[in-house]
Amino acid sequence: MASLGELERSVMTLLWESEQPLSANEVCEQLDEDLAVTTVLTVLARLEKKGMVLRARSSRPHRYAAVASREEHTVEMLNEVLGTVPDREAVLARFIGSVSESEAAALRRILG
Amino acid sequence: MASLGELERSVMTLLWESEQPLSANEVCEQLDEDLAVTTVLTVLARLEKKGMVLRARSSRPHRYAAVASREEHTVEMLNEVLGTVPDREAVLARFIGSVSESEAAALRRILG
DNA sequence: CAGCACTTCTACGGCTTGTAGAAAGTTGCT
DNA sequence: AGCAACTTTCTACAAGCCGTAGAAGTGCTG
Repeated sequence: MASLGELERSVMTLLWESEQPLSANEVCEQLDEDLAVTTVLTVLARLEKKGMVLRARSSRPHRYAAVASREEHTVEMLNEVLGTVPDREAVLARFIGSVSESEAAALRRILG
Repeated sequence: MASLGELERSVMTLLWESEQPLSANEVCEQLDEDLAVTTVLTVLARLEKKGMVLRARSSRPHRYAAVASREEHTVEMLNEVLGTVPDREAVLARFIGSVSESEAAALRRILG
């Protein structure tokens, strides 16, 4: 249920790539598109409501940070997809059959 | 881009689980909800437009079949999710770290 | 050709997303 | 205190997707 629109994803990407929490203005400046700050604020508020962003309301330009890392979030998405089928393993088997040899090697390494 | 609504998913599930292609009426009957046939036809047409369903127009009740198996489709979804990040392997590493031991074993087996 | 079964067309209401102006709130300066 | 600049909230709208289905069209069968 945490699927993202295009702009939402761009904003999340900035937050994921930033060490520090960002203000709406900073997000706005760093976006490629030239958008009104209110647009960015709306998106940030929606992301907050979705539970993907945490907002520090103490400081005056509020600062926003991603709740989960990009990897964590993406793993959640993978599990969501896998949750739509009755047989996860069947899907994983097929998935593994579809990856490149080098990626398969990486997976073997990870699995120890 | 092949994300599905709730009803769309129910219909796809029927098609995936059926050996034979199904007519709109058959789909309609097999659905839990009690919907008008036209509703089902609309959904089938939309699924066809999305490229998920193939329609045989030759026979008179048209017959509908899934283009890809459920596993194939789900693998596509996984790849779509993985395509949103710059580092697939980082996500896969974390994913593997999150699965059960028995599933990890299955993955090792599959990877040979 | 008449009637039935099936399909297409059209439509509407609700929800999500991108977009932003108008209005309200906050803070710091004088 | 009062103003100016900055920031946030509220409200809104258009487009697109999805569930839903009636009305109208098409084609087979007796």
